[in-house]
Amino acid sequence: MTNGNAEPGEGKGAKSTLASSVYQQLRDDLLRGALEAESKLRVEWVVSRYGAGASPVREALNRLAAEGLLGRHDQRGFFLMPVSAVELEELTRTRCWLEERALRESIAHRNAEWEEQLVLALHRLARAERRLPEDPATNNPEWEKLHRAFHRALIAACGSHWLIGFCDQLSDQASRYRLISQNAPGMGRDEIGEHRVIAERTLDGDADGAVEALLNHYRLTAAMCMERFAQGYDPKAGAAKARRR
Amino acid sequence: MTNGNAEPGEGKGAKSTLASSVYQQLRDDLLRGALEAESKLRVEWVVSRYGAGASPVREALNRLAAEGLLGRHDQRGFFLMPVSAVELEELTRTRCWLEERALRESIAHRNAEWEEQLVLALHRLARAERRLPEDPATNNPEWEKLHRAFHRALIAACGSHWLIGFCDQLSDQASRYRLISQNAPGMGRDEIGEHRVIAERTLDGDADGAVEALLNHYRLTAAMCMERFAQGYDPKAGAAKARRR
DNA sequence: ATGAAGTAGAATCTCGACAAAAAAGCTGAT
DNA sequence: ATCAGCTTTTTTGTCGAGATTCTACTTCAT
Repeated sequence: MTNGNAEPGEGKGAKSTLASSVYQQLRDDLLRGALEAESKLRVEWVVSRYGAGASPVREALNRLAAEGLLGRHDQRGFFLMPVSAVELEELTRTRCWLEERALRESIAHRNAEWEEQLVLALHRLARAERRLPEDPATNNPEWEKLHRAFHRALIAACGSHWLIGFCDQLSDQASRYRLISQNAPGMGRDEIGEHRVIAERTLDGDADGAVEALLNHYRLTAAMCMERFAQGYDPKAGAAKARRR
Repeated sequence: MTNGNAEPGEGKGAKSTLASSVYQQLRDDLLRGALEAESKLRVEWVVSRYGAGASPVREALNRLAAEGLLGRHDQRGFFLMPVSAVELEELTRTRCWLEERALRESIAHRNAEWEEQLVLALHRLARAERRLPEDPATNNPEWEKLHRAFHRALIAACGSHWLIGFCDQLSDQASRYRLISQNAPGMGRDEIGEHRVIAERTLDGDADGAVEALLNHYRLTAAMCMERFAQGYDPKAGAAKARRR
């Protein structure tokens, strides 16, 4: 299943290598929280799932491990990076540090082009459906994409592709946590409103206000994930720290 | 990222895989600026240089590319990341942002263990020779290691392994620039003194003072590199934008 | 029972050869 | 001379088999 062989029509017209194709698919599945059952990732399993030889699969796994989405032990293969409450806290804290700096720099160096891209990203996000129309229980992958695009547009003018890359990396991790914990449905949260406030204050040049709104946005999301974590997550994979009595 | 792996066995006794061995050696050579002549990195060349098959070499190259030390284009192989003045400026700026945050957090959460590790790192750095005794023209690799260890010890208590990893990554890049431009010999610069001031203010809990000293330290180094760059570096390898597709 | 040593099975990692693609070289017409 | 189009050469990316290492299980002695 899901054995979308490397058809020439996949995604864009660019001729990708098999390793890149596996990398992309596996990364999507990881961020989607689609395979959090087992901690270990046998290469043979990946091979049979994505339909590629061992060599390209290993290359893809090496990339993902270098990015921090997977772990690796020499002679012992690859494994899914464990999730835990303390990790989520640390992740959120780091993310707030970096995104605050990035947003302030972006606002300081704002220009017309960047502002237009931001309102565009907000508009697209507002138009998208939060959940899948046919199945309101699961998230809409398209919305996830646009959500990422919006937060990326916010910091796009910060003037450092390094910082943008780091924020992307942390965004990936946060995505994984959000979708693993099956982000609760709304619960009276005005998602689009939060994003709109962030964008408005940013466009107004109100750096302090924008940062405050952005950080609260992240912290609220993290808190909701944490809730689901504490009650519902089964730490059989070994993510548990010292939670038993 | 996750480059500064503290645990997996590079030290001794642990049997590493060939891919990891090539990764380590090639990374050292990159940071040493030992092979900046040609922009392209043919895998056959790497194979014959480090004596390993194509598969482990490709895995190592994939890791380095994911870390940002190499570049990669599908179906077109790997290449050394080009260096340029604007890149150096952007790198330094980003580094100052992240290291300032990391140092402030470290100072805020300081404890006895961390302080002791810091004075230890400073002591070892002060004892090491800046240049090689037998050949005072080239840098001492041992000193480079201790230098990195010192700056790492400074931020070790910041409470985020993510932030530490990012700083390590930027430190790698900075190392590369410093050693490519054959960091000028002293020129009246009191290197150990600068580090001592940083450590003293840090241990005193003087966050503002420590940050000021640290950032000046980085900016001065960058400025000296930039000088060498502007006059002596031959941009044939591609300081300019690389050709598309 | 408990624990240590040894063995069978499974997984990782590596090598060499092959296929696919890109770069370089060549011919010939404008 | 120049450039398009074809051929040759080089390089990348992929596959399948085999060697090495880890893991789980059995056996035996304390």
